[in-house]
Amino acid sequence: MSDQKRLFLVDAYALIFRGYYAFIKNPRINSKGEDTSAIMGFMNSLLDVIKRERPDHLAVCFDKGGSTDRVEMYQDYKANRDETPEGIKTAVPYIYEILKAMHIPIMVKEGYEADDVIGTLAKKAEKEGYKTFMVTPDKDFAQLVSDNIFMYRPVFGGGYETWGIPEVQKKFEVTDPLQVIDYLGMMGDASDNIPGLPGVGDKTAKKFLAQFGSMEGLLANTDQLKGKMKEKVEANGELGLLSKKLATIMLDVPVEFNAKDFELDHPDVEKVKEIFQSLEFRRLTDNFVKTFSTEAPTTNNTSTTEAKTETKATPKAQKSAGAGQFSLFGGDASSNEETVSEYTRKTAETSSHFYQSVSPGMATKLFVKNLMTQNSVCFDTETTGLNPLTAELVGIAFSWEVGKGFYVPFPENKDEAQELIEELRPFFESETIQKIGQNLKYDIKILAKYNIDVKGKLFDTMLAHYLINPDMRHNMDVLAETYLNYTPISITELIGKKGKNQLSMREVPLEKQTEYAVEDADITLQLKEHFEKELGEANTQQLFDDIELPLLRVLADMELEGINLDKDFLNSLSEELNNDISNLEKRIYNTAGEEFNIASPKQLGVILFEKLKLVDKPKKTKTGQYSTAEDVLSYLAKDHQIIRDVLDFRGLSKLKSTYVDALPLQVEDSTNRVHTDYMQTVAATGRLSSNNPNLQNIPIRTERGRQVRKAFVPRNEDYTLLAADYSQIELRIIAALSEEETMIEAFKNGEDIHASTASRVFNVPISDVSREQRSNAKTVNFGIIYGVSAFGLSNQTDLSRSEAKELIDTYYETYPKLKAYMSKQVDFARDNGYVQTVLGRRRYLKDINSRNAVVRGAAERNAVNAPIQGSAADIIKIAMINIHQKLKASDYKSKMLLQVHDELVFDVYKPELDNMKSLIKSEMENAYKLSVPLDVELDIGDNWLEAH
DNA sequence: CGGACCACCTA
DNA sequence: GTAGGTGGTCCGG
Repeated sequence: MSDQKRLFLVDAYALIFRGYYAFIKNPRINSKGEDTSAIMGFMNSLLDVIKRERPDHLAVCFDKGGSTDRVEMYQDYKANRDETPEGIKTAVPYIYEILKAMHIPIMVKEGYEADDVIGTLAKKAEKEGYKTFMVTPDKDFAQLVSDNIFMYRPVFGGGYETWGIPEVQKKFEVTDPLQVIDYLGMMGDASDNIPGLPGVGDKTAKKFLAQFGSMEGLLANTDQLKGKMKEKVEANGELGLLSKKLATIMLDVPVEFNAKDFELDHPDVEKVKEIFQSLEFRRLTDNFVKTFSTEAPTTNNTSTTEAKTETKATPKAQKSAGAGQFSLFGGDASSNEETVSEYTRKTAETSSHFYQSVSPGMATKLFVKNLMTQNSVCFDTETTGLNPLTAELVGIAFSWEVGKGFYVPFPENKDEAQELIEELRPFFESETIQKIGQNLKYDIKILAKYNIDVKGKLFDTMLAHYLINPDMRHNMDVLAETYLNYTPISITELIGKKGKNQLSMREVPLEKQTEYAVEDADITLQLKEHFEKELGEANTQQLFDDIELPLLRVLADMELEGINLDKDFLNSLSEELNNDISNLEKRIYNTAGEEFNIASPKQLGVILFEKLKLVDKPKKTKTGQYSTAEDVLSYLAKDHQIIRDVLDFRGLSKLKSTYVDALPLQVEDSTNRVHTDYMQTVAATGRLSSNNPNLQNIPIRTERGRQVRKAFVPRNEDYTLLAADYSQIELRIIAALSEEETMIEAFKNGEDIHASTASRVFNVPISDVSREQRSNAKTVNFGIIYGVSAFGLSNQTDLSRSEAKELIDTYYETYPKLKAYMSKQVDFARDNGYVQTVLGRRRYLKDINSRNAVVRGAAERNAVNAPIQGSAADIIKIAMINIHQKLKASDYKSKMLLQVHDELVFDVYKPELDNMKSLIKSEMENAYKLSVPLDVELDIGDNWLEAH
């Protein structure tokens, strides 16, 4: 290790951009609606560098006002760049503030780019005997690398690589780092808008450098080139030289290197903490405090003589050598504790893990005994697949202490597996031990197949996070990385990519199963501790305890129950459709004069608009194709049979492929029923979603489509299907929340709400409302819920834009409180960054104060819609929980099968029909008390179509 | 074979 | 204009 002084120069914007885009799919939004991705990304990198390297000299360099020299040279310099994203612009002042509080010098020079500042400083520092590390992902810096100047480059997936001369020689295939300038000049750089030589990319540039050594060398020897390349290079010599100049980092910026100014001082920890907390950086705050208030380790990781690629040291790397050295229980546990703390002290941010598998027999009995003494345990089942109806248990992991856990492997033999689970039954069925898990619905369904009923209080980390931040994704890997800064073993690492050669969990060696499974339980336990507090802060504990957790068990039951499907009926429907589709096909091919793929919008567009020229100026999609969307085509339908045929073809094909043919394939062999999977954590408003198959979008609007519903039938002839629908629930909610008396009265009097609205806005007696007036009123009523615009309304009706606008204005005059309510929601969102439902379910709207009117408009519509849609979701969830509870309590044979947002479908045992009718209607209508009565319509039938 | 894009099904 | 899911084509690794 050299004791030479080291200077770190951080390329601020490059790291800010990198941080911002790293979170782009999953931006960090705090409760004030601020996008803090860029700040967090940058601070993570900076702290990481400081922690790893403990530099004694450091500065952060910013651009200011761009490079005036380069713009003089080349007008278009960086002209291609998209405007800086808002999330980055707002981040910069915060970062300045944080850097000041950290006592880190900031280097900016008006009219120079950070590259130039860093380059100049690096060269000056080199003269004074420093080793300089340029912290940047930008490969342009490679031109500055020397014996004493290195690139310190973050790599994707974590960690850094150091580029010295050998690395640069290898990466760019050059002998001297200065040739990187020639390389960039030849190849160009789209993001900096350096033009480069036309037709020259990475490969050709490297070839030229090997052959001619430099741009000038190339231009002087173009006679050695041939063909098109010769012409192009000769014609663009000037451009090449200019590009080279643009790519050259300037070394004459008027900045001084005074070592004293760059010394890394101790930060104002309190100040930084304060800023971090105001930004709601919980983990970063901890991390920061840990880094700066403990004794810093003295080792330096970077070898300054030989550059090496480093990989990020995850806590995993620090695992104990083997679980065997620790025994399961009793006194030994304390020695574990000692080891842990000893270890923790040594490395500050790592934690060691004690994961152990439990052998059959006595060890298992002892383990269960210990398990039963706990108050709260996290568990995670490992199975042979993702379908709970067919998957078998491979093992169960348990953890009740951070960093520690046990794995109980399951035998393949079914009887033996059942014997083992019986030993664990007292735990799962204990009312007093809390069970923690990630996506417990899955584990509960698996255990139900082993006849285990999971009882007691639950805590599902996925559900908790859904309430804390509904817009994010909630899988464990994301949560672990976000909240624990931890990357779990990936499942593909264990069993391979899906498809060919994928292993079953059963085939994974026991040690690996243990590591993986217990890690999941351990992480979930840690996440629980994290989320527990946040639920309280978001005021959403009650929603968690009283709605989402109980609902999880309801959904598990519904999914296990499945629904009966008449396959034969669908098969005959498929034949009919086949016939009709091929007839349409023939007619279309005939008119088109050739055969083509009608299902390909690309091919269809060419036929309709180029060959048949049905329109003068065809509409294009954003990707430049002809648009053949439904609304475009139906416009032409009245004039062209082929258009009508195409639309029919599409409708029927969709029907056939998505429903008629797909549904029978989804029937589960073991139960002969269809089992959908309800997703409880995907819809940002609080609704459920359904997949595999989606039973929430079975056709109903067209005669042809709704036939599919005939295929959903009762369990057997002793049963009947019952569908219970909330009538106009969303309109009732908006009427109640806005306290709009006219509308409330209409609902109280049981009026036809759309006719009532029409009567008022068109000023005619309710008995004289025409069909068209009612229809337009209905459209506006729905439009209100979605956040209307005159544009949208006129698109959906026969009204012109101005007529639509007038209708909306009259509507607001008729229902003034409704309008006031909508503005109130938007204002609330602006002030608080979120809106909420009747039960306090929040939706955060980060764009509500955006300067971009389109973006802001969308957020404003969300502010109106989310509380309405979400409250309706809350209400039906309450009804489901209560109904489920009553069905269970009285041991009814009737079962709740499906939920379709405002409708519940039941398999009703005929002798229970009267009881069911009143129970369901009453529970649904009384699920939540509003100033508007809720109304539920019931229908029964021998299939889902009849029950409607 | 996975992802982007289009089209179309529901409340 | 809100909220979802699925299937088809097409393109690129």
